[in-house]
Amino acid sequence: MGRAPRGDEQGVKKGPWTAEEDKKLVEYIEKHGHGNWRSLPTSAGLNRCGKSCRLRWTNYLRPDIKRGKFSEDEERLIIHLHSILGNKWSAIASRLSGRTDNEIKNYWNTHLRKKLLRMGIDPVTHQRRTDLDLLTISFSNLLAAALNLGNLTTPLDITALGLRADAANFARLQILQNLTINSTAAATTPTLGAMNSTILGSSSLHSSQFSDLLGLNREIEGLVNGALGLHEDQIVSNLGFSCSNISNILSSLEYCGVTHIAEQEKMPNMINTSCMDSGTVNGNINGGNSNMPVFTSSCSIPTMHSTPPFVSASPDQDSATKFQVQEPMIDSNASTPCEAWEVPNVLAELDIDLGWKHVLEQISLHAN
DNA sequence: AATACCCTCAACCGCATGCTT
DNA sequence: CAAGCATGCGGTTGAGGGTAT
Repeated sequence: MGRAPRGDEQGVKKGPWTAEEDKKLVEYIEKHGHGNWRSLPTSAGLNRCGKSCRLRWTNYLRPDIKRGKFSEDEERLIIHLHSILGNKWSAIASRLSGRTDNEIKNYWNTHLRKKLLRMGIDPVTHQRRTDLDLLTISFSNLLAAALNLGNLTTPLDITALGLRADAANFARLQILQNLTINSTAAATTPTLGAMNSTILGSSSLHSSQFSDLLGLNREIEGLVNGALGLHEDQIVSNLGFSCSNISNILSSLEYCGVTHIAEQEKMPNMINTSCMDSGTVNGNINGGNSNMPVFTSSCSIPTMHSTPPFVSASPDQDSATKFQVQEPMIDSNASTPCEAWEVPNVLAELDIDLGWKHVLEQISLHAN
């Protein structure tokens, strides 16, 4: 164990390097090698400490440094190595030619960490995130946001909902209900234009609210993806709709200068009795509150391939389309689309999709 | 156009490690 | 063996650029 580090050298420059300093450092090292870093600054005529020179050289000026974006292979390798080595950035860097530990560390913290979170993977343990408490918090927040938007008035103990994905869809459903509650322009077919018309009718929406919801939605996706044990290229993602399309919708809203007509009565509660049961299923999950609509076991969620065809292409959506899908379990004889959602316990099934198509169809139907 | 906010990443800081004296 | 020294490492910071309001 060495002694404690000295105090900072007196009067040495700190902060960003200038081109002239870089030139001096490169020329000196090319000619003499770096040798003793402590004495290098004096020899090279630099008013820097040796440590600063070493960092500048190893992280930026070294000729063998590879610059530019990380490739997908590099990303995969970093994630793999991190799962084995943890935050041993120098060890990871030694296995990626041309990349520095600092660069990898930064890339991890700014990109890969978030990417894993979106996939429902804990970036520390590299295990799937299945923390129901977190999920509960997310749902609670989501529902609180829905409450703020509109007409949900009954508190919900989401913990009691054993079916997480059902709960996720319920939350989304409720939000969409509120999005469309004021709609006067609805279409019979769920085209993007129709949805634009529907959602644009809302007088109570602000982009900041959308932003909040999208953030929460992302959280939920990560957690649900983790809970379902999906692989990276099987990510169930609604971002294709929720981000890009809502962004588009918001843009359209700006562009069209839509006028709002508040006519709440025109939009019946879309969570109707064909799809919901008042607290009779799942062990009286809402504590016997008869006002609280609850998903029943026969009213599960749409399947993967029911993702709306009008969803615009996005990386996330591309990921979703890679998902190996099964045949839809849609009952063509069902009297309502809602009744056709005959999917058993969603957590027991990987054929789970948090897509929005049926929700959107319901909106269109009820808006008519 | 101005301001606020967010994100990225180069650079810094403090501590650990290993070699030398 | 202990102190001194050089270097490595990982966490953190903050300037600057981009985007949103």
